[in-house]
Amino acid sequence: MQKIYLDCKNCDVKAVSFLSYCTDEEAEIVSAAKSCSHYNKGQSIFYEDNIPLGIYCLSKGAIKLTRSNKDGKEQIIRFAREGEFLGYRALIADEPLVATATCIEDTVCCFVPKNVFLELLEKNAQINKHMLKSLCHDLGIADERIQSLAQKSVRERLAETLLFLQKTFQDDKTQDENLIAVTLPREDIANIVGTATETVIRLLSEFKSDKLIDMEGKKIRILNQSALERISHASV
Amino acid sequence: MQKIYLDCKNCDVKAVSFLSYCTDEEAEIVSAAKSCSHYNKGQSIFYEDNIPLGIYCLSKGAIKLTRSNKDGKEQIIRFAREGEFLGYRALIADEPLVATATCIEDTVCCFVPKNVFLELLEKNAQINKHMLKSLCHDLGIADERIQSLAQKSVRERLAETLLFLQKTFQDDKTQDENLIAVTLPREDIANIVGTATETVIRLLSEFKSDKLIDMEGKKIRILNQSALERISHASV
DNA sequence: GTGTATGCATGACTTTAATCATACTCGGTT
DNA sequence: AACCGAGTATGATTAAAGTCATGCATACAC
Repeated sequence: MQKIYLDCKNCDVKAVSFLSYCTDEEAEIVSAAKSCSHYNKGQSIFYEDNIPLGIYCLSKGAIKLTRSNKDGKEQIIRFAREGEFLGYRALIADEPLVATATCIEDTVCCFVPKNVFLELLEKNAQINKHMLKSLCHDLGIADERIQSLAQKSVRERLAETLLFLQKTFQDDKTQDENLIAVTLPREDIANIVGTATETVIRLLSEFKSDKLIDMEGKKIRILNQSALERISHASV
Repeated sequence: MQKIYLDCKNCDVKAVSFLSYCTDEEAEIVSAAKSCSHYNKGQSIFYEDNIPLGIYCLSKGAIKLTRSNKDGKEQIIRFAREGEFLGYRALIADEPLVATATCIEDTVCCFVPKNVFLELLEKNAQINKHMLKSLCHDLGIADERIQSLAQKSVRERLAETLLFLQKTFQDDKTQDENLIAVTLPREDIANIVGTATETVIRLLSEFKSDKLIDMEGKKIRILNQSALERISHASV
């Protein structure tokens, strides 16, 4: 982790983050109070069970939010990308953090102290509305996830996960919409699906020999999206 | 379903619902706009995929929120009891409903139209804050649920579910805190745990012969809470 | 180059839980 | 009382996925 300087008023992710709803004056306050850091791939920004001291705003990179069990096996709860926040759920609920945030790419992330964020949330109705809506959306996603884990087979969930990763990690530069533009080890994929690493490897091999996907280096290419959709929705 | 009349200003669940944050004037507006109905056990209040037209406030009874798969097998996403709301997630996110609400007891439920609720949410900062906090809390619970489904065995999840039901359906009158004060068929329990009905029946028999629980008519009594907690937390 | 670590791949085997089939039990009806 | 149906219970069998073991490929260090 390495401290760097970023100005909120000219932040390049302002458009997608809550800062876009700030007045210049508010952005000034946030800018003065925040601290930005660079994290390497693999480093964690915060840890499960800790008390949140503020929120984090991703200005570059990608992170995974995970919860670990007693054997150290982690479950990936969700991902966050440029422009998204972390830690606000725990902060607003006034509860400890329920997940650990770990960078899956080199990441730049700004920390905004609790009181500055909470005040902004109270004063600025637009930000408030944005957060409220975003939380409702996320809760809907979580509900779908609960059903998926409870009712779908591993095979169905893997197909679903591949399509999710394709959508979430679209390569902005190449516009190559069938390539999953992130390299996750098989273990991470297993930790999204909620299965063993070997099972993911086996099923990916199957998908490959069925010409549904292909490997390009460490990345996965979707060859037959509609077939994967069919598999993913076989039972639900 | 049968229409009845209830006055928000004197509503007996006002203390636990968002109405407690209303001014008298606001309560008057809600009162005038809302409609209350009685639903029998088994009836549904709204359905998955429908567009929400307002929110529902439970003033008596209990409901389950479910999502069904293609075979009609349902997954119980969560429960709601007196004083809780339904449908606001979809309304605020401006999305279709993701679950069906079905009464598991005879229920009295008030409907508040979309525009009245959204205006209240915008005008009354306390209500807004309450909703925001409650959403954050629910999202944390959903995250824990995701981990549980992904990493715990059925046996662990059943133990967890029994403890959850005990806490959620505390009998207010008898103060008998070890009795699960709701009668859910085994099938519903299976639809919380995310397993087959037969598996639940088998495991409950096991728990019973291990003296962890006992049956009292159709209700379940927790005999050894700490043992169930140990089972529930064996891996996570 | 060689050695070594890490992740990927595959086989063999075990465990868990689903499915299918068949009774049993209890409450309500006729 | 006899009957019925829904929910509960239990056994037998099958299917799905986890675990353990081993080998291979690639990347990196020295």
